[in-house]
Amino acid sequence: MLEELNEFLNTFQKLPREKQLKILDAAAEAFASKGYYGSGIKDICERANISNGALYKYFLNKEELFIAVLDRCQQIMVEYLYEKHTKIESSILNAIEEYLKEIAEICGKFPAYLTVYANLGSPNMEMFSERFSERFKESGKYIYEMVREAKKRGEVIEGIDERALGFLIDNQFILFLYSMLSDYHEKRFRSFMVIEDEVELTSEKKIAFIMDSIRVFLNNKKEESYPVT
Amino acid sequence: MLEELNEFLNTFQKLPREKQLKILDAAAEAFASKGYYGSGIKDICERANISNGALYKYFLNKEELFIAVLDRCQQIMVEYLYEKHTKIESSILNAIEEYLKEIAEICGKFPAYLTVYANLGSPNMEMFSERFSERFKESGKYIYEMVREAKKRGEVIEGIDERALGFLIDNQFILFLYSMLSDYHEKRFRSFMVIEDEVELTSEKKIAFIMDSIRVFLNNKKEESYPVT
Amino acid sequence: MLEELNEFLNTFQKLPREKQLKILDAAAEAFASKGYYGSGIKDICERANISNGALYKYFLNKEELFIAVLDRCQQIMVEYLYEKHTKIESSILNAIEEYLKEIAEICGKFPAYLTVYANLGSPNMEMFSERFSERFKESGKYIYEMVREAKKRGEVIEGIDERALGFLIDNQFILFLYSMLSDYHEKRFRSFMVIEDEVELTSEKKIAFIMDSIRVFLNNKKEESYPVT
Amino acid sequence: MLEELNEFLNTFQKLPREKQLKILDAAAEAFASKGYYGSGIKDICERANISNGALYKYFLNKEELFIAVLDRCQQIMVEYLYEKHTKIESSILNAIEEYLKEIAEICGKFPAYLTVYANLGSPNMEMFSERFSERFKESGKYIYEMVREAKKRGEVIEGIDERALGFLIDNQFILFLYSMLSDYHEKRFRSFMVIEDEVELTSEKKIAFIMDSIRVFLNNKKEESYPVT
DNA sequence: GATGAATGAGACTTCATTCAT
DNA sequence: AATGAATGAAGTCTCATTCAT
Repeated sequence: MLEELNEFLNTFQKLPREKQLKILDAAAEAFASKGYYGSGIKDICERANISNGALYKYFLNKEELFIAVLDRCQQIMVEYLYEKHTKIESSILNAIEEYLKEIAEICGKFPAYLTVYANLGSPNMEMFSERFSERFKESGKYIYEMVREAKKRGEVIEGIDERALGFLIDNQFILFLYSMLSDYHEKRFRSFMVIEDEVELTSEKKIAFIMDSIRVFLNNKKEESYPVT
Repeated sequence: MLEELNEFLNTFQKLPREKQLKILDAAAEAFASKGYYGSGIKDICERANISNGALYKYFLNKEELFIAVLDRCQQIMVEYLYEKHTKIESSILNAIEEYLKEIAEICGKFPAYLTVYANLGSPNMEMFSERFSERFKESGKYIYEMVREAKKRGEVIEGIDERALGFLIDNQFILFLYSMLSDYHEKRFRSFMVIEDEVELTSEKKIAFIMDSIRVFLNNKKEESYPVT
Repeated sequence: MLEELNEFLNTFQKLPREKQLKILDAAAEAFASKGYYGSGIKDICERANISNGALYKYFLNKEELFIAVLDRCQQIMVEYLYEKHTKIESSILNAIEEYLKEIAEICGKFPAYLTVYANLGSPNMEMFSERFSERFKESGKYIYEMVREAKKRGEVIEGIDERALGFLIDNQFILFLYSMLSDYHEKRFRSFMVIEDEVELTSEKKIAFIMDSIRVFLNNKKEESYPVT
Repeated sequence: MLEELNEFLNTFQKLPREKQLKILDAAAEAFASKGYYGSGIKDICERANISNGALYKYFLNKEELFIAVLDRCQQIMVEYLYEKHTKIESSILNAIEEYLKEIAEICGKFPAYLTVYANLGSPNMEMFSERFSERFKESGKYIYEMVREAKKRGEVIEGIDERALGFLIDNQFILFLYSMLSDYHEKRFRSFMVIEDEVELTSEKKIAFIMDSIRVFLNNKKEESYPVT
C-alpha cells in the first residue's frame, strides 16, 4: 500500500516544480469554489491542462489529490505565516497586527488554498481534518507563548488568563481569515463595522477594527494604533 | 417560475406539520453529515420514510429542499435563540453566559440544523448564503445594543468601541458554536484550553473558559464567574 | 447486505417475465460472445433495450447480473435436461441417446446460456464456478445410478466399474455439449470423424458417432443403433 | 501489415532466448489467471521486468502478444507431448497411460501455458482458436493410428470403430487435462470418483480411474492395471 | 533500442430528476 | 397526491497504446 502510494507520488514529484504547482493550483481552485464533492476530476484536469489519465498517474485517486492540496496548504501556511512570526520583535500589539497583515497577504496570494484549508472545519470534512489536527496544538502553543512573553514585559493588562487571551486573539485571526474568503463572514464583518454594501471594505479597515478591540487588553495607548485610511 | 415554486411550497405546507418536520429533519441530518453535494435524495427520502417521487411534489429540486432546511434553521435560531435574548434582564455578563448556554442547548437539540447553518459560512456555499445575509445586520445590531446598554450601566470598561466589543463577543459565540459542531474547532478549543484528548470537554467548561476572557472588559468581579465543575 | 441484494432482486422480479427474460437473454448473449470481462454494460443494455441506469435498479452490479444469468442457465438445465431424464424408461442406450438429443435441442434453443455455463470451466471463472459446484455431485450421482440400474438389468458388459463408466459417458456428454458451442471442439469432432470442412456436421451425425463408441460397453446389437442420415 | 508484424517479431527474436521466455512466461501467467480481457499490459510488463514501451517494440499489440503465447503453448505441446509419443513402444494400454502421465507432467511444468491453451476451447476465444485448428487434424490422426495399430495387434476388442474409440480416448485426455487446470473440472472428477474434498486427489489416482474405464475396450487383464496407491 | 509518462476512449457506477401508474 | 421504476448525463477510474526523451 505504501509502496503503491509512493509510486504515484514519485511520478508527480519528478515533474518540474512549475507543473506540479499548476496541477495543485488547479485542484485548489476547483475544491475552493465547489468543495470536495462538488468538484470534478475532469474540470481539474482542464484547468491544469493535463489529460484525465495523467492525473491518475500522479495521484491514486481524488482523495489523495485533495490531501496533496491540503499538504500544499499547510506548507504555504508554514512558509508564509508561521515561520515569519516565531519571534516577537517588538510589542505584542505590533506582532498581532503584523500577523493579521500577513494573513491578508497570503489570502490575496493564495486564496484558493486558504479557502480549502478554512473549509476543513466543515463538519463533513472530518475524514480529512483529522490528518491536520496536529497543527492546532502548535498554533495554540505559539499564541500562548506570545501572550505570556507580552505579559512578562507588562504589555498585557492584569487579571486575564494567558490561555483565555490567546484563544480570544486567535478567534480574531480565524474570523478575519474567514472574512477574507467567505462572503458570509465578510458580510458579518460589515454588519458589525456598520459599513454599507457600496463602500469598499479593505483588509486594512478590518485590521484596524480588530486592533481596536484587542487593544483594550493591552497597556497601550491609542496613538500607536493602526491608522484607518 | 415563482408560481411554480409556490405550487410546490403549497403542497408541502398542506402536509401535517409533523410530516413536514420529519422530512426537513431527515434532510438536515443528511446535509449535516455529508454536505450538500455529498447527500443523496434517495437517502433523504428513506430517512423521511417518503417516496422518491413525493419529495419532488414538495420541492422543485434538491436546491429548494436545501433552502427549506435553511429556512427551518433560521426559524429555530430565531425561536430558540434570538427571541429569548432580546432583553438583557440582568448584567451583560449574565446575558452573555445565558446566550452561550442557549447555544449549547440548541446545539444539543438540533445539531443537524445548526451544523447546516454553520456550514453556510463555507466558501462554496455562497450560492445559498446570500439569501440569509439579512440576518447578520440584525444579529450585529442586537449585540451592539446589548453592549451599548451595558456601557450605559457602567458595566463595560472605558476606552473600547461598542462595535468592536460587540464583534469580539460575537466571535466568541460563533467559534463556540462551531466547536459544538465540528471536530476541527473542538480540537482547536482543546488546544487552547490545554485539555488532553481523554478528558471530556463539556460545554460548561468551554463556557467558563470563554467567560474568563470576556470578563476582562467588564467591571465585574471574579466571584460572579461561572463555576467550573 | 442481504437486504440490499434483495432490494435489487425485488425490482427485477416485479418486472413482467417477458422483460426479465429479455434482459437475461441480452446479458447471456453478450457474456457468451465476449466473456465476462470482455462484455460491457452498455452493450447489454442496448441489446435489452433498457437504459443504463435501469440495469442498476435490477442488479447490484455486473457481477450480480452475471450470477443471475448463471442462475437462469442452471434453471434451463434443470427444466429442460435433468428433470426430463430422471427415469430411464427403456434401455440405457436409448437413455443416453435421448440425453444427447436433448443436449442438442437446448443448445439450439439457448445457445448463449449454455455457452456461458460451459465457460464456467475456464480457469479464470473460478470466482463464479464455486457457487455451482453443488450441481456436479448431483450430475455424477444421476449418471452413476443410471449405469447401476442398467447393470442390474444386464445391459452393461461385465468387468467395468459403474463409476468409471459413468465418468466415461459423462465425458462424451460434456464434449458433445462443447462441440455444439465452440468452434474449437467442433473442429476436434470433425477431425476424429474425418469430415471435411465443406460437409455439414449435424448433431445427428455426432450423436451417431458417439453412440458407436458407447455401444461397445453394452450388450446391445448394432441393428438398434441410431440411423445415420 | 505483414511487414510491420515481422518488424516486431524480429525485434523480439533478437532478444536472448532467456528474456524472450521470461516475457512469454509472464504473459502466460497473467492470461492464465485472469483471461485475455482481464489481463493488463502493465501487469505483464511488471512480471517480465520490462518497461511498458518495450513490450510494444516486441509485439504489435495485446492480441499479437497473446498469439505469441499460444505459439509457445503449441511448441511446448509438440516438444513435450506429441514428439514423445509418435511411436507406440509397447501396448496401447501402456501408451495411453504414458500419455496421461506426460500430460500430468507438463501440467506441472507449464501450468500457465497449458491453461491458456485449454482456454482456447472457450467460445469467446474463437478469434484466436481458428489459427490453431490445424493441430486437431494431426492430433486426431495420431490417436487414430495408435488405435488402428493396436487393433492389428489384437489389443482392441471387436466391434468398435477405430475413429470412435480414438475420439473416446482423446476425450479422456482432454478432460483429464482440464481437471489439472480448472477447479470446475477437478470437482467434476471428484464427484465421479466419490472422493471427499478433504482427501487429496493426486494425478495418479485420476489416471488409475481413467485407465479402469478404458481397459474395458482392450483385451487386457486386470492385473496389468496401473496400481492405485 | 528502451523507457515510462502521457493520452483519451471507454469501463462501471451513481444520482437528480421525470413519468407512467 | 403518491409511488417507485426509468432515464441518461456525468462521475471516478482504468488501460491499451503512443511518443518524447
